[in-house]
Amino acid sequence: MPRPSVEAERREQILSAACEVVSEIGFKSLRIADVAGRAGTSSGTVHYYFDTKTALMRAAFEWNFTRSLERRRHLLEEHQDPPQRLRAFVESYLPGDPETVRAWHVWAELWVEALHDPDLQELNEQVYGEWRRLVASIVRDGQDAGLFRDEDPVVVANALIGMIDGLALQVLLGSRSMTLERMRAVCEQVLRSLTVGSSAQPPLDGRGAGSTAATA
Amino acid sequence: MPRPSVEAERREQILSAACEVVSEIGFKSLRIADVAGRAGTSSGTVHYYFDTKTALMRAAFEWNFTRSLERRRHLLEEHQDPPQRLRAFVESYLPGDPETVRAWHVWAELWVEALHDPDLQELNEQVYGEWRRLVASIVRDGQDAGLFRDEDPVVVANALIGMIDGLALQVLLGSRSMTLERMRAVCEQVLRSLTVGSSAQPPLDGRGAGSTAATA
DNA sequence: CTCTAAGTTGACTGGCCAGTCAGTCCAGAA
DNA sequence: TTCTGGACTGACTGGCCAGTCAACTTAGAG
Repeated sequence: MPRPSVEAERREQILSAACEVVSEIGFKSLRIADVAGRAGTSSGTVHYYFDTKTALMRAAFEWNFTRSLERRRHLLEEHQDPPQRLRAFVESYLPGDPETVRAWHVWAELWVEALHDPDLQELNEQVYGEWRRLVASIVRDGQDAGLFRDEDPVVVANALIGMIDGLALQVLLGSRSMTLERMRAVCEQVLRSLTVGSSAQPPLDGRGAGSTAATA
Repeated sequence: MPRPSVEAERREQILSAACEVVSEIGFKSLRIADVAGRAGTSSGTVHYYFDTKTALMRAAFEWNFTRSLERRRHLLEEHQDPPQRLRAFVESYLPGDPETVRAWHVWAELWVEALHDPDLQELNEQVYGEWRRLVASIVRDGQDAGLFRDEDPVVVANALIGMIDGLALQVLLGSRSMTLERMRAVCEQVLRSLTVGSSAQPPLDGRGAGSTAATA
């Protein structure tokens, strides 16, 4: 056998490049040649590893997801305390640093592609399920430890994740009404309201410090 | 002067067709000929009214929005009571009937297009701002009437709208974890927790409604 | 009736790009 | 050293489609 296989490495290069390009110009405008250029290779090579553009994109979406999970694995070790753990996860999803922004862009493109593609819907289902299960289990742990209010964890997870998705989208769109800072404030407010006996914002008194931030 | 102008009518036909096609196959796959066919006219006519595909899409996005507003205007008259009004609005945004689903599809396409198009970002900003202002004012009215808990209305509006966007997306994607019914349930849970003295969940005790609102 | 111009048509073109392919390169096996 | 086959290249092609355009239709003005 000839050269040692460079397949894994090359695939990774290409997928990474594909995500960058998608994030920058969108799936619609993406040309194979762009990806090749970004990956420092030729369009022929891209086709050597991925039969069709569709296959490439599907792989890129998957790669984007596993990558996101990996980048967050350490959070589970760093934070044992459920409230801290949840907060750390939510914080890590705020579209702040370039890498997270890029991942969100790719994610958004996946959503819209998936609206007309059952395969991608399945991918979304897996990913979303995983994320939802994680959040729900953290909530459950927190409740068992008496640290979170006793709402239905699945409802809480759904509501929280939905909110993050919706807010992130607006932040990514450069909304003046929903900036990164404001998103963070809203998330913190919500997280605070989840915890038992959190000081800042007695549920009944209205305009606490928490809300203000978001307001701004 | 020749024939009476049919411009307004024809434009409307085309925009409506464009929204239908976008909803069905997505912006990326949309061909001018598809729109023309759907509108019962020719591709030449589409170009007669809209110089470029981009111009057509921008107009379609705008049309989709004003249309959504119009379809909801009656809700303001039908419901004076803030909690009812808010509930009616939220209910009307659930992706249930085909028309609402179509509007959501178009909206999702706009989002992703806008990620790479400042003009569309501006459009999103206007629309999102309008919707956010409406929700916040309903919340404020409800608080003045002593019917809603005294959270910052802007935070509540942002959290609620973000949540609706994120959940709707999952419903549109045909998620098994997030069906229309489950979305409705989550929304109702959140709305309930917003109101003062709603039975279900006493505010200060762990399972309080107050916090839930935001929580969810 | 004639003239005018808005409105409409669909064949056509020019550019773009996914995917193909014939050929090159090269690491290691024999 | 030769041979093998995986890896890689980039010119090329075939199909697609936005946008153009020359020709036509029609409704009202004069």
